[in-house]
Amino acid sequence: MAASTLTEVARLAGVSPATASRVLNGSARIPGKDIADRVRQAAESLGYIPNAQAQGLAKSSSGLIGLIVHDIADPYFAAIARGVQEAAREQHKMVLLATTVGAPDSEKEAVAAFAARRADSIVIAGSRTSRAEDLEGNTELAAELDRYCRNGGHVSVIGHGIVGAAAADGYHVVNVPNEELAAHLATELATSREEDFVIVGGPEGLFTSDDRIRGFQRGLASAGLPAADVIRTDFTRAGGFEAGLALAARITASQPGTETKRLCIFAVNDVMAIGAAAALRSQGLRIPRDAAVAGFDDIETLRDFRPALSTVHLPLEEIGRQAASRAAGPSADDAGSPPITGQVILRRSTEVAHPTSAESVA
Amino acid sequence: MAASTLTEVARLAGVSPATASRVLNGSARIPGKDIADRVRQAAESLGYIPNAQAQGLAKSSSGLIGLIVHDIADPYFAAIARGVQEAAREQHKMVLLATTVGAPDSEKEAVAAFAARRADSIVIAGSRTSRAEDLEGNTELAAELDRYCRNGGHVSVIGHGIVGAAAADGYHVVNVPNEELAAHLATELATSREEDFVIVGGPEGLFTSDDRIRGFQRGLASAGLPAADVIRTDFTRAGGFEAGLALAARITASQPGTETKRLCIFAVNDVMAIGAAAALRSQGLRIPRDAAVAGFDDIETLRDFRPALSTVHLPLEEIGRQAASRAAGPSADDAGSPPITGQVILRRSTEVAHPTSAESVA
DNA sequence: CTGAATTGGGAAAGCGCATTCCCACTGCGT
DNA sequence: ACGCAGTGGGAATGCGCTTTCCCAATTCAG
Repeated sequence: MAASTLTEVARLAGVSPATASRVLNGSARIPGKDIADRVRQAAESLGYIPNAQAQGLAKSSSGLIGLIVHDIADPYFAAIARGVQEAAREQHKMVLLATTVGAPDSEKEAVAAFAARRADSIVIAGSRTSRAEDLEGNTELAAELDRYCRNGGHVSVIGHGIVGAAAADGYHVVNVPNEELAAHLATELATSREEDFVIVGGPEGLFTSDDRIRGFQRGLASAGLPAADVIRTDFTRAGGFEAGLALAARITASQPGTETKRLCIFAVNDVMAIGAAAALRSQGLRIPRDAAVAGFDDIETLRDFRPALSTVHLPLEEIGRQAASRAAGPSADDAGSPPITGQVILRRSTEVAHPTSAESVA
Repeated sequence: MAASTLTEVARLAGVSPATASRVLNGSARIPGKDIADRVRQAAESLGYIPNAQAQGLAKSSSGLIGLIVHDIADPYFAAIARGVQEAAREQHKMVLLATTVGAPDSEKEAVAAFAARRADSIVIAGSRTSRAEDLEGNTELAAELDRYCRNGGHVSVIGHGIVGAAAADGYHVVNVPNEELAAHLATELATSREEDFVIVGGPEGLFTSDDRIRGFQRGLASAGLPAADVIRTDFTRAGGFEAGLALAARITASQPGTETKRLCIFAVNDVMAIGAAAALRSQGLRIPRDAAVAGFDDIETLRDFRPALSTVHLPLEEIGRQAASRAAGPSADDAGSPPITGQVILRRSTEVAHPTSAESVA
């Protein structure tokens, strides 16, 4: 027994398919009360479930919203996904998920798949890149998106526009003030301290990473401090760990008596910061005693990470929600949603050393 | 300019739509090489993207696999989602996401929505419940699933079958040996210790929770120990925290000199364990010195949680993958995938007190 | 060299629904 | 009492694609 169709319902109710369609879906014309009840009852007794594919085909819209992330199990993306999901629920749409590992060509594929399914809108999360090796991929991705937009699709990308994407309408960017926030973090961290700053960043060309690095340096500069060293590594926990190992070596090497300043490590995202912290700990170093560490994003995982990590809070869920609704809304109040703002949060990981022993006496 | 259609491609290539369809999709009949090339080229130049809705309508299958979780940002579900996503990619399908907060009626809705979209299969994660207040919802959910299955859908639920679901074919359960593993954990923990055991469980009726509680008690019993107290609370971090607070009070109360055994707390999942640990810490208690804590699941978050939490490792990703492919496969080798197994992992949180001071001397 | 078995392409009938027309029927005004 | 706008339902068309069926052109056996 295949799923029952509208026609069957209509027949059972003794009306035409047209009428049945009108009562079961919000049509402009609402049939008479009595007949409507008959149809509804027939539908109920048949356990009728409208075929969304057919509906979509007929009205060319699918009630689908596509979400592209690097990795759904990454807390950063998971939080955004939650927001998108919420927005989708409000719009009575469903979320179609695609995970790419950040590879533009795989993102392009995802866009094509979404386009094939006639997704009403697409949300792309995950940092954009301007690396040379991604150039071709980016171009293709941009082309695919452009075509999607021209066919009436809506795209909203989180953080930074796609390189080479024309400013088609239906194309939105949810801006995240990475640079400003990083600058702010730097100035906060620079206050009344004497530390050497080091930045643990992602590969060159990753916008999110680059923006945060630039901002942080600017913050330091405005505080009258010299630019920080930058270690380039993977934009992952593993990358952070690796950098952390290198830094640990540097710290222990300079330890002996010499009056070196404490190291303050800024990792451009929280998972990297966690990795770095883990590396330091694995080398017997303690935070914040032997080094300060700060991250960025304020992912949920941080809640139970010790020492409590200083970071920049980003309303991840809200970002996801906004991306999803910005793309969906009939461009409703283009400035309808407030711009994304973050917040520097200083926690224990960057506290100044306890004024114990020597210092407190001195 | 709307997306180009198969017909347009066919016209441009000078063939019939039928032929175009045959070459652009894996049909049984493959047209001649020359003609195929013409078609492919036409498709390429037009940037043709097949309309998946129409395809689905025509062959009544959608290339969609529905995933139902409580909360996509929960690391437990996120890990499963990753597995499902991977399996989906292998099957060249896309994942449709639905988050319910564990409410059966909202799960029912999700199933209906998936059915409407003619999802090829549905994966349901998240503990089943047998609570009285969910009875009605469960029945409806079961009915909905049953209908979905009868219409050719495939369902696989993780952990424990839906209450009241008929054993329709197309209905699979990925079994997780919760009870056995919990028992195993208990015996491991019971070895050469003198501790009071306490179980922090979810609300009564949650199968996952109940199974683990039962298993743990059985393990204790087989080790000749008395049954542990059970604290019922929410199946969340907050629930764990609350219970942790209560336990902290109990510990500090009995602290003074009295020769009380150390408390060993088994939380039925990791997030609850984390909550409990956080609560203890907030009260100035230290793990494992003042109490031992163990969880279940081995979620990724644990990697960076200190003290390292003892737990039972579950191959979450594999579980998700298996659920997705079990449902998809043409029942291929019904025993094709190996049963899920877990592994007790003892870490620092349940170590016996350091044989320092008193004890080592004595 | 002819008839039968293939082969390869096209025509056409849906898949399940939305929607535009179109028609029969009311109720109103003058 | 007649015509008119207005109302409520049905017939038919099309969304874009798959697939069965059919027919012309080959090919091969006898």
